[in-house]
Amino acid sequence: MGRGRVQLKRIENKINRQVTFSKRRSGLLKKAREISVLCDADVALIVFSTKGKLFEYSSDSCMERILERYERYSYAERQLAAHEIEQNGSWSLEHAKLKARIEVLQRNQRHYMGEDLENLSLRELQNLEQQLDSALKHIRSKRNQLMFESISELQKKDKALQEQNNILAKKVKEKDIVHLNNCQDSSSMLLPQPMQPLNIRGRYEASNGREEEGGLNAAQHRNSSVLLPPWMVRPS
Amino acid sequence: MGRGRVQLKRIENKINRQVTFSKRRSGLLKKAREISVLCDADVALIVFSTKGKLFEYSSDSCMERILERYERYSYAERQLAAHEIEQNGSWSLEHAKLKARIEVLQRNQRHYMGEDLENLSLRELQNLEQQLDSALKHIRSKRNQLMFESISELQKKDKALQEQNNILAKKVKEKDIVHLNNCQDSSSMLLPQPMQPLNIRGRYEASNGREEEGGLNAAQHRNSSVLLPPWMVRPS
DNA sequence: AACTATTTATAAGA
DNA sequence: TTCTTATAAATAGTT
Repeated sequence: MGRGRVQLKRIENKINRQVTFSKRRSGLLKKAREISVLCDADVALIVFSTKGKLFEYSSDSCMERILERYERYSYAERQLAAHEIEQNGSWSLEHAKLKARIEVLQRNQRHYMGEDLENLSLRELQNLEQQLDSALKHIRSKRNQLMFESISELQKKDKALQEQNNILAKKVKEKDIVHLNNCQDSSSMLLPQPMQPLNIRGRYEASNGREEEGGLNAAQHRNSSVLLPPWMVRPS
Repeated sequence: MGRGRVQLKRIENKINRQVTFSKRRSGLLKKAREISVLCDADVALIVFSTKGKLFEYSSDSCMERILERYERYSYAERQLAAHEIEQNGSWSLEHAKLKARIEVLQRNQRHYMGEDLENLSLRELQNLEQQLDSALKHIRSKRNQLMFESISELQKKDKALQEQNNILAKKVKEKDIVHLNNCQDSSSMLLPQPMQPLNIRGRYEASNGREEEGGLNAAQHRNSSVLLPPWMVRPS
């Protein structure tokens, strides 16, 4: 805009440069003011001349307010970033800890399953054996307890059913006598229905075929509803 | 500059205002750039749109304060922050997974140690028992293997020592005869030193007192260096 | 986003 | 610096 094209490069003529600076500076300030007013924008413009003289414009009454706005922004940003980095740090630390923990637990688990024993010392093997032996005792005791309770409940149920049966049988007999007195035919007399066994506590499921040590075998099963088998000791 | 005069007042039409903002903003930035290049000035320009979006221009390093603050608000910063937040998200997810994993492993471990059995079903107890029983078999087999190897090495050593002893004894006897021929005194004759037993493979440590099932008891220990005890079977 | 009539900015000259 | 003026550039309104 003017009487010739301008190349976008530093004006070497000092006078020219200074004049141009003066003109353009005012133009720039004017435009800054215009956009801020027309478009409701917040503008901060700072210009230093070559010699270091300051010119500035800020849409809001003072430059400080805009700068503070930025300061808030940037401070918050920095705080946020720092906090996140810190958090990441501690997280990655805890992360590593958790992973290490999982490693140990998995190793232990393999040992408890009798795997990965190659690198254990004799002492460690003995400790592991002792641990598992003790655990097995607890587990068998617990299983016996469950079975005992199951059997106990079955016996109770059985007893109740037998009593009921007796009562019913008695009643039928009485009715029968009455019936006999009323008609000649006794073949239609009612008998009590067989009763379904209870699945006690919902836990006693079919065995998976491993009963040689603490479980009930078939023979034991057959009379378990009447008497406790000799191996069955109530856990303390 | 355009098809009509502009009054220096806020443009009420929202669309117009936004379009004008866009146009003038680029013009302003261009002019800021131009003056900084042509006139060798340091310029910092900051523009906030009505909505709070930031646009900025700065010629190089001067006016550090504004530049630094704005650089923090740069697009790269925001991208970085967003990325970090995203990462935190996925981390916390994985974190939760790890924790859940640890929970499961710990529960399993307690079960393997015969603890916390209250909520297991009979079926679960049976599976656990089977698992531990099988593990115990492996462990005992491994322990026997280690002991067998230990004993075997001891026997080998023992044999070697006995042979050496025999040889030495023979030599002493020969020397003794020569010596007898040379002088009358034979009480200073040299005997071989007793040899230290080897701690084979560095693993066979003192037992901790639990040896009733697969371990070596004291009596077994006493003759284990000569014969394999009857319970010791080489694992397949 | 492109066009264009117009206004505005400004380079050169005084 | 400021004013003038020719002309380049910016842009408001339009498509």
